[in-house]
Amino acid sequence: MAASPARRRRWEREQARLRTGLLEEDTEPWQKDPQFSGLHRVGGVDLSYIKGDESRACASLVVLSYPALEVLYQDCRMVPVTAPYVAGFLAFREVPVLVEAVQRLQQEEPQLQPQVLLVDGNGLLHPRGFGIACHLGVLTDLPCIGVAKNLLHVDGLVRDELHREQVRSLQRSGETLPLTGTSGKVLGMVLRSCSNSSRPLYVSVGHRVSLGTAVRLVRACCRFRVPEPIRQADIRSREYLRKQPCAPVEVLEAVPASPERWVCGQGGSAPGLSCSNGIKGTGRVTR
DNA sequence: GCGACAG
DNA sequence: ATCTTGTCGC
Repeated sequence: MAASPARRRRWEREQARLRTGLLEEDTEPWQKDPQFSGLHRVGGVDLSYIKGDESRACASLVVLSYPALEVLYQDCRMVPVTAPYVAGFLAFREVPVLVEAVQRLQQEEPQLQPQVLLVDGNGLLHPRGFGIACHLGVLTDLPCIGVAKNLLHVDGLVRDELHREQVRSLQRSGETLPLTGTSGKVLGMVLRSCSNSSRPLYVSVGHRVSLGTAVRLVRACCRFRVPEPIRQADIRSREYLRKQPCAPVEVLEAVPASPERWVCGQGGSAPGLSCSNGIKGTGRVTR
């Protein structure tokens, strides 16, 4: 894709502002949101892929402390990939191995269970209102938040010039913009997560978290543009691939999938997190 | 009709 | 997601 003159100008302007020190690290107490006083562990997941390899990937699950954002747990391993990537069907490609990772954590270090999970991709901001963050949330019964770095075109939302202009209007970190589809529903929020990057994040409800809480929590986890849990998971999986590109796929120990795991609503929401999302399809599942 | 469209 | 070089700045 050829860089448009306009985009290049914006980039140069951003660089210039960086050089002159107009954009500085956030100094605001982004981790001190009183709403999250009961929050101690935030999880993040990510998969890294190898260029010409459609059958393997490196999956990682990390758990960070809050508000210190230090890595308490990490699980990084080669996993088999069965489905291709198709926009709108990401969950079918990544969720299976992520569920197994969460189950391993629950088995081996239950005390490190995250109170909320940040997922690469969308939740409600999805053609069928059920993106990977919803999918993973329901299967693990963990509160999940969808964090995408690009806009998925859905319900009339497109990354056209108008959208780019709206994104440009987000000047300071923490500023948001609702993503309202043609249907009139607010499907997510555009979030400028840090002052150093003009590229936003697309936050949406995954499971058992309200949109407002999701946005504040994501921002509370941002040292850089990508929230630390996802960033740490990303760093670990690509570093693993860099060092051991030929690592064999691990034989996955079949954790018995007891139906109880799929029955949600037995635990409350994470301490300090409001859990009302009022969204059909991602609420509690009662068999 | 064709193409855009999370990772 | 991945492929890539240098460049600028703290």
